[in-house]
Amino acid sequence: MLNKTFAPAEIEPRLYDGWESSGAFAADPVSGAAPFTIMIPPPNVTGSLHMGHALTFTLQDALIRWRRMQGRDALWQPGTDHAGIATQMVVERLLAAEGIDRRKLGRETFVQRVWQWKQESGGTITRQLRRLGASLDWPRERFTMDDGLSAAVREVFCTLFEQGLIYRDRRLVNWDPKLLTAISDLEVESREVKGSLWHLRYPLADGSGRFVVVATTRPETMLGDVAVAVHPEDARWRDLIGRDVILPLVGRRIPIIADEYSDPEKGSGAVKITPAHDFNDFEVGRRHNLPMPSVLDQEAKVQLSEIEDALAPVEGIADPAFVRALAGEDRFEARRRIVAEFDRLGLLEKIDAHTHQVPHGDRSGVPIEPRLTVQWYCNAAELAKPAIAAAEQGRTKFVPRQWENTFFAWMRDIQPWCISRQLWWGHRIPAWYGPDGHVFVARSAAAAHEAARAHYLKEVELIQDGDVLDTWFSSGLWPFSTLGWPERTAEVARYYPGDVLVTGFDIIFFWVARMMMMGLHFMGEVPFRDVYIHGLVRDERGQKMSKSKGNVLDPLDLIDRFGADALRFTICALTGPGRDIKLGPAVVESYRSFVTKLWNAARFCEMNAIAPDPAFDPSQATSPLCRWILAEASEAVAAATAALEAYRFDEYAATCYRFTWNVFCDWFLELAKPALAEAEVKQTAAHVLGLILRLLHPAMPFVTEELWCYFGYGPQCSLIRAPWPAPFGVPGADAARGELDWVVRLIGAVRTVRAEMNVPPSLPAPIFLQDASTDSLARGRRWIEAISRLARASDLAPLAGEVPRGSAQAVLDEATVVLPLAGLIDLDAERARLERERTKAANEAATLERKLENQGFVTRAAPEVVEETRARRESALSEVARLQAALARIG
RNA sequence: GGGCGCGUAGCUCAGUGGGAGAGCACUACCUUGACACGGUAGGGGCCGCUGGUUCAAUCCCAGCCGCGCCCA
Repeated sequence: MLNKTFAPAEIEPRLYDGWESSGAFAADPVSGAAPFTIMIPPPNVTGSLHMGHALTFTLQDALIRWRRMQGRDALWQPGTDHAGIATQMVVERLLAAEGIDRRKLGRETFVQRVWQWKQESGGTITRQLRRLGASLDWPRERFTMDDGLSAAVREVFCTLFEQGLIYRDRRLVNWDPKLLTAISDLEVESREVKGSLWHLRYPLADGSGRFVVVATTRPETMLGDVAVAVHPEDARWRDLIGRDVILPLVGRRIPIIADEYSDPEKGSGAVKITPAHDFNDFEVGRRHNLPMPSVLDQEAKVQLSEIEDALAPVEGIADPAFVRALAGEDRFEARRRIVAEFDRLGLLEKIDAHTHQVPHGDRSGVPIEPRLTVQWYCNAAELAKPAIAAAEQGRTKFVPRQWENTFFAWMRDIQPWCISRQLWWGHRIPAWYGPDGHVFVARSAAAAHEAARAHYLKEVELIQDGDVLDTWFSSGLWPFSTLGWPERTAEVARYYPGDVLVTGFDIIFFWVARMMMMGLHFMGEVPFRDVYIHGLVRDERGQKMSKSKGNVLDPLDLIDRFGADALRFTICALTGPGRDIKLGPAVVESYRSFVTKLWNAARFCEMNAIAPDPAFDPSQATSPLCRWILAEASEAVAAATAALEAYRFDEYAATCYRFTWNVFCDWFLELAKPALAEAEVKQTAAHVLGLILRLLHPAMPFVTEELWCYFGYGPQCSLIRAPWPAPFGVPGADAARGELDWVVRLIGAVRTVRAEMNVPPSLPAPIFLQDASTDSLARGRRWIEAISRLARASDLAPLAGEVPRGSAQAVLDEATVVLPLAGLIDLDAERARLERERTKAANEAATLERKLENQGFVTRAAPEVVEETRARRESALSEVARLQAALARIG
């Protein structure tokens, strides 16, 4: 006997182990079945399961389980990402707790420590994924730093280098002065900062005493100014173009140039140009061939090495001693002192409060410093072209479609991708330098040495580039590197391209775009056919979850409290297209009721000795009840399947929920209760329960698998690979539906009247049918038992003679349902109730009448719509007539 | 400023060119032998606003208001 309530914690680990150990999650490359592939978006190896993971992996697992049941050779490829900066930071923090600095440890030892950390703690998220029920093919688990994946990275880097698509360049890069590395555009987030706009006076060099006033948000960079730019059309400054100003503090002469970058509407209309510390100024510097001295070092402290020679004292304007004293100062302290010095010299015109967007490192949280360095770049614009074309041609489809706009917008304006990072943890760039700085890019050190010998015609010492690659560089190869590429494995041939990539919109640029570029370039084909983009998980109030707000929900806690099935079903039920989902414990708790309902329905079946019968053939069912529930079940199968095909997880969940609860439990089991002794009803119940278990398995794998085995639908842990049901034909389905629909409506009508008239449920009353057709009366006779049980009827009979005084009445098609309840009901209340009903019907009839009187409608609307409207009018009118008659009888 | 999306019952959200829906919440009644994580019944909506197209608009179009996100 099943327990009174379902206890998820007791069965989840057992079933998961059962699946995993039996190889139920495994893909089978030699099978004849069509493959179905989902590449997991590899979570950071430092990560632990959060609600965003729970969302994305529940959806992926639902898809993979569904396709597996459909007989596809399903591969859900697991793995984790080495997450360069994040992981390096984690280990550095651990070392710091021991009082150790990474630099003291040395690179090799440090990297060993990271690997050690990965061995010990890197498996957290993969263990947690098991709690969720995720059916990943674990023996195939990969890590982006594995040997094979590292070989893929080297192969790709070298090939792109040979093709001229990877190159070194000296240009401005987003520099993180805390992490001391370059980062890509995407790792920069702008934050609104309340700052100031300082208006500084730069005196003309002619000694005239005139000033040019420049407005700046970053006065500390003025040490590296090389020009002042004004708009060529700006009348205020036109006469000064070509003349020089003295750069205050520094004493250097710098020109006033004309450049359209200067916006006459902003500030004073004159801007200082610091090419080494501002992206726009860099472009201006290039256009005008200006020098580009850097005045901030890697930690964003003042450095003077590139301007020292130009320091010159100018009375009342520049004092080299002041500038020299700034050396080594932090940028913000330098700012403070420089502003103070301008003020002291009378060169500070004014300070305006100014709110502006300041770029910050998304990991470090500190303001990014544009910095002039040599880095490795990937020509993303070139690689993007085939990716754009593939999306345009629909070879990869975005679901929901609108996300392709986001993809296109970024891809069509893509910037050179800085791929080098000044970190120790990651894929070391396969480039070696000779004594003269000549670079040798090669797949191995040996190959580099060989190339060097050929170049120098002698043995030389080579030094490998110290940098590592952006983590997303290796992530971009994930759809094929995990399958063994560059080896030509059976897996590469079979599982590339994948069928669908499931991820959040925030990762379209970072990852989807890179996989598209790399996949097309190296595999000649898109990496996936569909990209399903889901929303974000928010708290009940729609707030983003964040540690600082304290509104973070832990999926493992929800699983502990309500079970993995409840959490998973909730996620499916809430996942509509293109919407964020709002999730709190209350909604998970309420969906747990559905898990319990299923459990109890199964328990009831068990009590009635319902057991699967493989010999049962639904097409041979004879009774209306069985035909009806089978037809409903077939419809649910079709709807659930269509919903999954369309990635409509909400509709899939709703279909299963409604069929299970509102059709199977509320009506079929209730109607079947006394008939459960009949073989056909038992068989049908078992058959439909089996369908329900299969339909729900992708969303609720544990409870369904438990019941499946318990009832003996199959051996232990076999539901996971049981065939997905297909819609099926049921003979006489329409007639069965007509009959059951009538029964349900009759019971509903009687219940409504009784409830509204406050008839005690414990008190049975007879039901009379007035003016009922012979069909209706026959139905009533056939269903007398169920009607008396569910509608508390003591009898059901045609009305002979007059309606008894003090009866309640309701209209059902051609018949009037009469409940003789003399003395039990308040006739005034009954009259009011009937009048309300009549008014409703009469309003309906009048609305339809007006419509039909409209010549435009009758002549121009579709004939079937007009016909339907006529039929509805007739039915409304006849209901009015019956209600009128009922009222007349009450008097 | 540009782009995308959203505004439907108290809440969360489906939906469709022709009869406004679900879940939860709420109210009343019911401890009936699967289930009180239950059953039965019920109340509740100018479908954001204003125009336009149409025989017909919650749905299509335009504008406006409000909210969110992304990019400058």
